[in-house]
Amino acid sequence: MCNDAAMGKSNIDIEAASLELLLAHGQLSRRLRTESATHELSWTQLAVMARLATEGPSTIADLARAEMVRPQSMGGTVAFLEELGLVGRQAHPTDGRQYLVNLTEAGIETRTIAASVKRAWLNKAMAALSPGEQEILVKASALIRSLAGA
Amino acid sequence: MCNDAAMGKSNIDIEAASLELLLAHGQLSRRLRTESATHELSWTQLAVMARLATEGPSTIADLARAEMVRPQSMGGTVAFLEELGLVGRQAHPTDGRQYLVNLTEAGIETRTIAASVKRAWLNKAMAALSPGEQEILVKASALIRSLAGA
DNA sequence: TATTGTTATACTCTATAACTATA
DNA sequence: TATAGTTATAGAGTATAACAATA
Repeated sequence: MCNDAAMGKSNIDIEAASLELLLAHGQLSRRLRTESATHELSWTQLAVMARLATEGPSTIADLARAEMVRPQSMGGTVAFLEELGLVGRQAHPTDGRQYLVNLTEAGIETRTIAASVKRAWLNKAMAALSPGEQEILVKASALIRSLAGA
Repeated sequence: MCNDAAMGKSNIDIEAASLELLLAHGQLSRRLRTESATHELSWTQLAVMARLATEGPSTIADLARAEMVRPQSMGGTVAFLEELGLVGRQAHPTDGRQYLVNLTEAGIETRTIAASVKRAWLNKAMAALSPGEQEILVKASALIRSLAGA
C-alpha cells in the first residue's frame, strides 16, 4: 500500500519511461548525424539563431547561460556565425566589456535556418505521421524544453 | 483550397513542429551533458547495453547498423565496454571473421545501467510531471524511435 | 571480390585553465 | 575583486582511409 502504483500516484513506470526517452534521444541524435551534411548549422548554432530571432540581441554570456554551454564555447559559436555573416555584434551601450549579438539581414532570412538538411529530413519524417502523432511530438517538445530548462 | 490546412490534412504546422522538436532535442542534449559525470556510459554505450539485453548477442557490424554508427566506431565502443567488464565476446560458430558480443554478469546487473547520473536526473525530472505529461513523453519516445529507425 | 574487424588519423563540439580589459 | 570575453589546450565521440584475415 506504500508504493506509487498502489497509491495510484501514477500508472507509468518512471524508471522505464526515462530510459525509453534516453534511448530514443540517443538514437535520434545518431540518425540526425547521418542525415546531416557538412557545413550545416550545429545544434547550438541553430539554437542561438532561433533565440536571437525570438528574444532579440543578447550578450555572449547570456546566450551561454540560456543554451547551457560555457562562455568560451559560446564565444566560438558566435564567432563562427559571424564569419558566415549570420550574426553581427555591437558594443554594449553602457558596459565596455560586453557585446550585443544580433541577427543580420542574412540571418533573419528564414531560409537560412530552413535550409538545414536536418530539418528537411525531420520535416519529411514528421509529415508521414498522423495528425495525432504529430500533436504528441509537439506537446513532448514543449515538455522536454521545460524539463531541460528547469 | 489547395494548401494542407484548407484540405484539413493537418492542423499542425509541420515546419514549426519539426523546428520545435529539433530545438528541444538540442537543449536536452546540452542539459544532459551538464548533468553527466565523468566515467559515465555514453549514449551509444547505453544503447548497446540495452540492445544486448533485449536482443541477445550480436556482432559488431550488426550493432553498428542498428545504432547508426560506423563499424570502426562501434568497435571502439565494444572494446571500451569490454575493458569495463560489461560485455564479452565469443568467436562466431561458423564465421571466423565475426565475434558475438554478449553482456557479462556484471553487465546484466540492471544497476549498472541504472547507476547512470543522466538517468537519475531524468527520473527526478519526469517524476515531477503529471501522469498525463509522462504518458505524452512515453508515446513520444516510441514515435521518435520509429522515426529514427525508419 | 566482398565482408568483418582493426589501426591510424582527423574533425566537431565542448570543457578547463590562463589571460586581458573593463566595472 | 568580480565579470565579459579571448586564446590555448585537452577531451569525448565519431568519421574516413588503409589494412589484415576470412568468406
